[in-house]
Amino acid sequence: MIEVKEDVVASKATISRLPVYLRFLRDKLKAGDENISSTVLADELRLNAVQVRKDLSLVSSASGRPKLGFNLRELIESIESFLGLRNTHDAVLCGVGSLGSTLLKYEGFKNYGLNIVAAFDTDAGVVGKKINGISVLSYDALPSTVRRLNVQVGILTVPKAAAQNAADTMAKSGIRAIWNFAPAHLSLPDNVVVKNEDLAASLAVLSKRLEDNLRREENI
Amino acid sequence: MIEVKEDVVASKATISRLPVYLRFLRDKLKAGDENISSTVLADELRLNAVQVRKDLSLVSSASGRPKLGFNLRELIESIESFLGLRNTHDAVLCGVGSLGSTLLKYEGFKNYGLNIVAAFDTDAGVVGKKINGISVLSYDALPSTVRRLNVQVGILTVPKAAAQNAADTMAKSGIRAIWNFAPAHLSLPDNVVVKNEDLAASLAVLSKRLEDNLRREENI
DNA sequence: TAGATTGTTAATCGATTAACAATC
DNA sequence: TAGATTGTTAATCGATTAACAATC
Repeated sequence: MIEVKEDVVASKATISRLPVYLRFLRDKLKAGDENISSTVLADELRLNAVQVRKDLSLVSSASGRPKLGFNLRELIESIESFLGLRNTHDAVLCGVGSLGSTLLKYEGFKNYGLNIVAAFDTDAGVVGKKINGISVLSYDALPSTVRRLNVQVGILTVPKAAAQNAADTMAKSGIRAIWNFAPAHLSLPDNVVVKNEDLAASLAVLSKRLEDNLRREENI
Repeated sequence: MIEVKEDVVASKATISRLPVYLRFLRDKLKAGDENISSTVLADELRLNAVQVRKDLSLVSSASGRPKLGFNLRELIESIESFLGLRNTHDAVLCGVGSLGSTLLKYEGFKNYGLNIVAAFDTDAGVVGKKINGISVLSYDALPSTVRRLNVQVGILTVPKAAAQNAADTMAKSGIRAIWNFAPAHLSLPDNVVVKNEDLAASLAVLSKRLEDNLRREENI
């Protein structure tokens, strides 16, 4: 039995590395491996081995064994539990445009405990349709649906101009976590967790790193 | 004339905040404002005001003025220049599935200096089509096209199983920066910059924060 | 002038890395 | 046994925040 360290406070940096480990470990397990060493894990992911060991020891009571490394199954289970991926979260999606439809079709979320139960839009053209088995309902029905089903996670894929409004509606209806794909800054009460999926920001970071790389080479 | 501080080394943390500032500042400019103070900026984005001032002073030679704050236009221009957003990067997109198509349709990248010149896929069903004015070519034509047009940025939206292969092809063809939307870990030479757009990782972080929030409330 | 704001220095905080004994 | 690997302690590095004089 794996002991879960749920009350441990992991740093933001650690938490953002855990899903990366998780995917890698799942791949290794699929490939038939039974164990993995922190050194191999670190090398492949271009991280520091001590850092990896610290991260792992933080979330897992399963200790690694010299020469062998860590047991894959134990490690995977520990990370999943720690991140709360073993509890399924019901979610609604608001904004069934191009991106919203893509997310509705994506099957990968199930591996991470996300279960989209309904989608909403203001456009009568899509309301009433089903995408990947998920009904698209009228935006007006969002509050009642969220309350009735006690949904806690909202995925926001509306246009920028509609984002704050939709987020407010979600928050008022009882949504406690918003995954924001709209390129807009949201103001929300502190009890609502927001994760911005900011493509533009991400692109800017990539762009900066590319420029720096190119400049560095010129100077050599 | 705005002096650009291109050789300054900004921390990763700073670089990831800059695009957030940028979007906020652009919104403020659109709303008709001329100046903004670091205190207001910090309050709205829930950051520390000193941190904001440090970030801004790092990238902009335009100094703020007591009582007034910073000039919006100067600030925006400085951040854009610093991040390299004023140089346009040509890009190719590989994998014209649901997500790939969505990205091809997205107009917002132009604000961040990204210009998608061609898309590629192995599926004869989409090859030859145009999406948002961008031609979808056969995957086989990727290397020659990238070389001919001297494209440096690649957007990867293929299925997981095809990701490493496509990334290798991109790298061999001269691509210097890969924006990876495939849920896969890529191994690439050091001279290729990779930015992973890992939805699963992001979801895991959101999930963890939600769980922690709920648990905290229970314990009160 | 009074008060808001900037910009800088010093202190604190947190995360990463180096060193190394313990273990299989 | 020899060597790979773990896990922990201490040192380093980097980022954030507190304090405050200078400025408009």
